[in-house]
This record gives sequence, C-alpha cells and structure tokens, in this order.
Amino acid sequence: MTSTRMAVRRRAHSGAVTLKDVAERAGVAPITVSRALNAPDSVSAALRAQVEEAVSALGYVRNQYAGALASAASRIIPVIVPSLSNAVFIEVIQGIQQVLEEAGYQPLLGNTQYDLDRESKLVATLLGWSPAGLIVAGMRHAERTRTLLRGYGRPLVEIMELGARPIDMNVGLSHVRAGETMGQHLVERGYRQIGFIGGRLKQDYRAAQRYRGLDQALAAAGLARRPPFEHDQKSSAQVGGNALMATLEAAPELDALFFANDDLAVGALLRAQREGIVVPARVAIAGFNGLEISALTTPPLTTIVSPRQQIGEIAARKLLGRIQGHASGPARIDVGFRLEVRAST
Amino acid sequence: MTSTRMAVRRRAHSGAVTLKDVAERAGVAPITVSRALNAPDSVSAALRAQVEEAVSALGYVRNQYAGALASAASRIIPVIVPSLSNAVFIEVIQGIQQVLEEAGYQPLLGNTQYDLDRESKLVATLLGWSPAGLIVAGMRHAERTRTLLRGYGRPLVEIMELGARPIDMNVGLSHVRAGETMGQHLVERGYRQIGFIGGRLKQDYRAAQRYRGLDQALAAAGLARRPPFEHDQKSSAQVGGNALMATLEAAPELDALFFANDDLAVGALLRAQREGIVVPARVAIAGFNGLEISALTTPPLTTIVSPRQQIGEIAARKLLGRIQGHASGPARIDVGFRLEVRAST
DNA sequence: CTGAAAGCGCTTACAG
DNA sequence: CTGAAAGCGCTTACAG
Repeated sequence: MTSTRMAVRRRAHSGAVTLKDVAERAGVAPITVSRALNAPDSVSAALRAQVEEAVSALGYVRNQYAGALASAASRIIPVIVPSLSNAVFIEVIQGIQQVLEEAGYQPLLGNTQYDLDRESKLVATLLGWSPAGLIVAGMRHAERTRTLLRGYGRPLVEIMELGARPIDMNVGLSHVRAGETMGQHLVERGYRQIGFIGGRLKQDYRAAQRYRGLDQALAAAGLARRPPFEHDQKSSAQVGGNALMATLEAAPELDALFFANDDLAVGALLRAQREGIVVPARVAIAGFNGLEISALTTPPLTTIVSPRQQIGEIAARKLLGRIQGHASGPARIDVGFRLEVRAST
Repeated sequence: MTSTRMAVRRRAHSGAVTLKDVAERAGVAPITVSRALNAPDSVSAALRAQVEEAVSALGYVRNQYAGALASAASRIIPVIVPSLSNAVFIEVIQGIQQVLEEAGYQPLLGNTQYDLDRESKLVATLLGWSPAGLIVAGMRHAERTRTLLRGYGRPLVEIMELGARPIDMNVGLSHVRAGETMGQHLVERGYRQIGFIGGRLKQDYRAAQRYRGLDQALAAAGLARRPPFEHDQKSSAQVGGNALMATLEAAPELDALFFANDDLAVGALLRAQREGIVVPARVAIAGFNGLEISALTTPPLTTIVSPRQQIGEIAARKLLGRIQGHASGPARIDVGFRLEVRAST
C-alpha cells in the first residue's frame, strides 16, 4: 500500500494582509498595487481608486522588510550617540528626527555608552539594516568601525566635533576653541587662579578638548596651569555641587572654575547658594552648552552656547541631500558657538 | 537576421557580502552558514570554525530584511512617545533601551507630538516592521489606532498612566491619585488658596488628571476650587517662571501653587528667588516628577517622584516575557509614586 | 498604463 | 550534522 502524500510546505507567514490580497480584491495585478502606492501618478485614476478602497477595506500595511529587500533600499538612518542621559544628545536627536521624519526616514537609535567596542558592534549590526546613510557622534572610532563605515560606502555624517579627517561629512564645532574662548574670557575678567572640573575625561574626550583650550589660554596669558579636577561620575547637578565643594577645599586659592558642562556648573551654582559661597566674588563659575536653565539661576551662568538641535538638523539635511543625490555644500560644517557672558563670572 | 538575446535581468543588489558568499568561501551550503550563525551548537565545531573564518574574512553582515522576511519575526520594538523634549520620556526610553538591547531587540522611536492622528499614522507605519511587540505611552488613542493595535495581536504595553481597559498590558501610575496626594499635603500644611498651573492640558491629559486629583482634594477639604491657570507653551523653566508672575498678578490671594511638572516648578522657584518672592512664606510651590534638580534649589522643591526609568524597564521586561512566551505576572502594574516633602511647601 | 516573471537574501520544513 | 528546494512579500526590469 503506497500512500500519495502532497508535500505541504508551510512557512512562518505572519497572517498579515499582503499586496496580493489587496490586488485580488481590487482585481488587478500585485505590481499595480505596488505602483498605486509608491507612484500613484503612474496608475490610472480608476485603478488607483480601486486599490485605495481595497487597501483601507483590508487594512493593508506595507511589509517594510519585503520592500527593502526587493529594492535594496531602506529608509532607515542609524543615529549613534554615546549617551542618552545627556540633554545635549537628546536635543541633537530631536533635530535629526524632525528632519528625517518629514522626509519619510526612520532614525534607529544606537547608544555606545562611551565605549568604542560597543560602537563597533553597534555599527556592524546597524549596517545590516542597509541604511541609506548614518549619523555618528564623534570622530574617534575603533579601527574596525572605521573600516566598516568606509567599506559601506553610503553617506555618513560625524557630528558634535570638528576633525581634520572626517570619514565622509562632518558637522560640529571646535571644542578646543570653545575652551580657549572661555579661558580668554576668564583671564580678561581678571581671574588668575583658574581651574577646570570634569568627569571621565578619557571617555568624554570633547570635554578634555575644552580643557585643552582653556589650558592654552592660560599658558598664553602666563597664568598658572593645572591638571583638571577630575571626578569619576556621570555629569549631574548633584555631582557638580559636590565637585565644587571638594575642589575649593583641595585648592582654596582658585578664583574661577570652568566646568565641563552646564549640568555640573548649574549644580555648582545652586550648591554655592546653599552654602553661602558668593559667586563670582569668592569664585567665578562658568559652564558649557547653554542649557536653558543656565540663564535662570542666581546669578545666571556664564556659558558657551552650542547649537545642539541645529547640529542635528544640519547633519540630517546634509545626509538627505547626499542620499537624494543632489550636492549639499561643503563636506565639513563648523556650526560655531557663542560665549554668553552673564553674572557668574 | 535574427539575433539571439540573453535576457539579462539585473536587480538592485546592494553589492554587499551575502550568506552565499560566505558559504562558498567556507565550502558549505548557505543554510549551514545560517545555522552556524544562529544556532552554533547545531553545527560541528569544524564547520563552525570554517564559517567563522569566512565571515570575518569577508566582513559579512547579516541582512536584517532578508532574515526578518524569511522568518516573519523581527527584533524591532516600536516605542511611541508624545514628546522628546520632556526629560520624563527620555528616562523612560533609557530604561526601555537598556532592557531591550541586552536581549538583542532594537527600539524604533516614534514621536506623536501629542497628536492622536500622527500616532495613528505612526502605528500603521511601524506595524510594517512586523514588530515583536510595541510600547506606547498613554491610553488615549484614536479608534483607528486601537483597531490596528488590537488587530495586530502581538504583545503591547501602554505606559505612564493606569487605565481600566488596557488594550493588552499596562504599566504606570495613577495621576489622579498623585494630584490628590499633593492636594492633601498642601491642605494639611495649612494652605487655603491653592491653584494649579499647567500648559496644553487637553493634550497633556495626564497633567489634567493631576489637576483633577488636586481639585478632588480641595473639594473634600471644603476649600475654594479654581480652574487651572493654563498657558499655551511647552513646559520649561522659563515658562514656569513667567507663569508664576502672571498667576500671582491675576490671583494674588493664592498661597500655594501646584505646577503640572518640575520643569515649570523649578523655573518658578528660580524666578521667585530673583524677584524676591519668598517661598513658601508668600506662596508655596510644588511640582511633579522628581527631577534631580528639584532637590537642589533654594528652597528645595516639594514634588511627587515618579519612577520613570523603572516604568521603561518594567514595560520592556513584561513585553519580552510575553514575546519569549513565558508568563510575566499581572497585565497591569501600578508602579506608584512618592510624595517628597521639602522646604518649598 | 498594466502585467508576468524573476529575484532580493535570508530561513523553514523536509529529507537523509 | 548537513543540504536542496521552496517560500517570505515585495520591486525591478522587461514587454506589450
């Protein structure tokens, strides 16, 4: 007794409504549905209407994987940042998101946690999404990351800082010059014992660049140079307040403090107030970023304003420009910064 | 004269290294490479080594689209929030990201900008990624969104607030009770003319719920009830300061103000200080969220601490639990809140 | 303007 | 443990 068996091959099949279902209902070929959806003008009004009816009747949702696989093009743009707990990157991401979304692209967030090995793995994974382009914070990468990105060959923007050798495009500002500018300001104001406070400067190397700029300014003015007063915690107002107290105890001769960022500096300012330390009479305090709250403290904080959201917007626009094939200006854009002198110095 | 033409069909082809390339180099079938990568134990050590060599020699990166299409399973988890300019959602996202990433899932960020129509479109688009599950902030949705989500049938967590009828799972806290708790606190402290300040309460309906809770507490205490003092701007410290001044001018009889969130309340506190308005002697100030900085102002701010990052973590864990098929406790989790009484009231 | 065929790069379901 | 075949749901490249 032989039994005839039909080879019934079953596949995962999501059970979702497909193009084919829509096509059947509309009485057209699947490709026509595809056209009606992707290039409505290339289809007659009558068919377009039938397709639209079928799409909404069936609740059709395009399968992004099938589309991207078939066309070898995706609207994914990975955005790789070192941290999400820093307001700065959030604002950059906001700028990016706004621009990308309008153009129908999806940002895919990657968080390296200031770890270049993690970055490398992230990049490898994210390239599997055949992204139309990428945005990466920072210009320091593992060699392997660099190789991957170069080999990938699609548009890439490195953001936040400026570098001599971008892999492709570059949008940011010079943190060394920002630090130098603040240093010159403090010197001009007459401060003579100037210190820098920051955390994890090996990882947050842009903060280290600001320190370097400050140091150059101090050297140029013939003033005492000091290593940074470094702590080992994530920046926060609380940490800034503690750092202020610790530093003034360790080096009471200081008459001005440049904090690595406004989170720290605002915290220092609030702490000074609680402790009765008069700013700037006892010690001047300065920050970096230009967070909104820095203008509202008593005294308001002298800081350097960086155009964070704008960095995101410009980077996204440059990327889209290249993706869509039209030239988009120079490969390297210095967005600059602005020294905001307020009463804390 | 007839010419024979080979039908040379060309396709987009990304030019990237594929499984097939790896298989050829390793001298095995593509499916073996797939196995060596996805289930290493199912392949002999020798072949595994050959495959690994080929993968790294060629720099192979898995094509996520092909994989997801073939297996009808993706490791994408859309996370839909109403805003990115609010620190609260950032912290929630951080919690989610941490948990998802460890498990090898990718969050895909959607921003509704407090617009339920946008939300609906976003959900439709994001479902095209065949997500393994979804996380959505809020329990108010357009009917169409609800239909899409119900129809999709995969695990879903609605977060931030608690509702009687979650579509699937629910992780959050009761904003009405939070408002009520603050109201009772202010009443107990002896304040008698208590106002609520917030913006865009139609959209930010969770803030409106806190107002409602406050109003209930005032009613229960037999105190004067007032409509909220509403402005039309995004919450920020600057806006909070302005709202303080405007409200005290409009209603000088007020002796306590409950702000919709800490961004506003901290701004009000800083502004009061600059203007010489003594808190809480002239007017008490309270907030909601428990942002770090609220503890550092002078006076420090009385507020309600919500476990933001925890909401994200719990939501992500519950989702993964369901995705991976093991039960994961109750469908509804009240993460609670904590009244933090400080010197501003 | 419309369609039949082939293919994108994987994984599933069988088979041995 | 390993592999040949089929299929996931789209779009490209032709053809008419």
